[in-house]
Amino acid sequence: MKSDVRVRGSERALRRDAAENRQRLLDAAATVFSERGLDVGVDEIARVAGVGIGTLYRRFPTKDALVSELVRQVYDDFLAVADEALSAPDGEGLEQVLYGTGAILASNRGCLSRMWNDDETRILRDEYRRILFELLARAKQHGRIREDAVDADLDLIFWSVRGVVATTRGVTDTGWRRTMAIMIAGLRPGADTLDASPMSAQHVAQIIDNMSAR
Amino acid sequence: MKSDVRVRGSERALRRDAAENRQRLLDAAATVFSERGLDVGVDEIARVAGVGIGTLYRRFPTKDALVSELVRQVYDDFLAVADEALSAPDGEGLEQVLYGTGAILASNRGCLSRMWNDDETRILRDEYRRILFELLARAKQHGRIREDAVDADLDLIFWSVRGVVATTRGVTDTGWRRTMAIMIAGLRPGADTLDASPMSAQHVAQIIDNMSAR
DNA sequence: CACTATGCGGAGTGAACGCTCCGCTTCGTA
DNA sequence: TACGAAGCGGAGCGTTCACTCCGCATAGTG
Repeated sequence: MKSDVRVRGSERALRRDAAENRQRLLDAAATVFSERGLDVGVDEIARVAGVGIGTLYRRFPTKDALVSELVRQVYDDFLAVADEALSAPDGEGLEQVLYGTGAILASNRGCLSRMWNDDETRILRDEYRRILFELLARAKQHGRIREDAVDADLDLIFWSVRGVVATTRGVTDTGWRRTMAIMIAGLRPGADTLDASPMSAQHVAQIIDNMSAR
Repeated sequence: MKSDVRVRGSERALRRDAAENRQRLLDAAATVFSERGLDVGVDEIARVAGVGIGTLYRRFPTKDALVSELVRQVYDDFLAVADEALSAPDGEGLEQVLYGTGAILASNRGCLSRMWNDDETRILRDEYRRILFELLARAKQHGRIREDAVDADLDLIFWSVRGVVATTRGVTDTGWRRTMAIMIAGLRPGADTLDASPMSAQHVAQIIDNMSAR
């Protein structure tokens, strides 16, 4: 019986050693990019994985394709967290998913700057955001979040936390949690309205489209 | 009488044409880096300034030195805003300086990622932060900010806003203001405490030290 | 005006890096 | 075990980019 290790089911099955090497490359890339940023050269990734450069390029046609695969995995994780949060009671799912994705961001520091835009990633991201916005609506219904909060405010939280994670990289993990706590506190129902108008949905869409434009 | 155009007073006076070219280089760098990021090549800066590459390198020994000078100017602006805010009444100076520096960040998008660490910049930055923390204390005294807010939370605001500015670059200016409003709202006196502990001063110091380590 | 220190331009250099190519090796099958 | 398809390593290519070098130009003085 033929082994069934496939690359996302779309291509021919890889030989056993090739499949192993592919995984070692992904692991090495996740580690190295996390620790030292996306600017590390591909030869370093190959070295850490214990394979040649040629092997890397047979499995991933470009460096971008390798990063893209890592980003896709991050969105997979996001989506798992979001699905889980859908069953939280009392509108608490929003906070659950925000802290959950924050933790994922914090442990994937290297992939922060370029959140890819290929078809597959786009689908995952759209689904993740759909759930996020649903959870925001529920949180509002339960009075945990102020009525004048909008979907785009969640994107702001994401970009803010991402900025803090990138800055505090390798020194502390408390930074992003504190940021998250402050921003959630700022979105709690309160007497006075916020001092600034939210981003329009069009602007957000444009920003996300630019996200992997280099 | 000899012209007195000097480079921060420390070196011999430049010839008039050289001083002009130096300023054109700084202006060009500010524009180009703002619009297209720090990855733009030095030859592009020289082209926009209307001078040769050699001229650029006679005035600034490395590309980093050029960026560093821009960053220094940004801190100059920060300090001016902070000084101004010191005379605001009723503990409102903090919000004034936060929105002020946010606006400066937003109009200097290119210098966001690497906030330099040479001696001169360090002095400006320390002075700016000293004032910022003084204004936080006053804001607390006037009951505008919660008692359990700490100095490090202001650094978090800065890094968050910087992340949002970098992400929304060129699309909208409302993003960072909304972020600022949400975070300030989160730091208003409130019933329940924040869900996360603040960063330690040591961690903050370490992060700032790493800031231009590349 | 003449003279020199200062400044200028831009071709060229070296290093870094993404990526290719090809001779050799290994897996998996029959 | 024998064989071919698949995989492997890494030298080397082309490009990009920060930076240098040097022959020519010009400002500013006496």
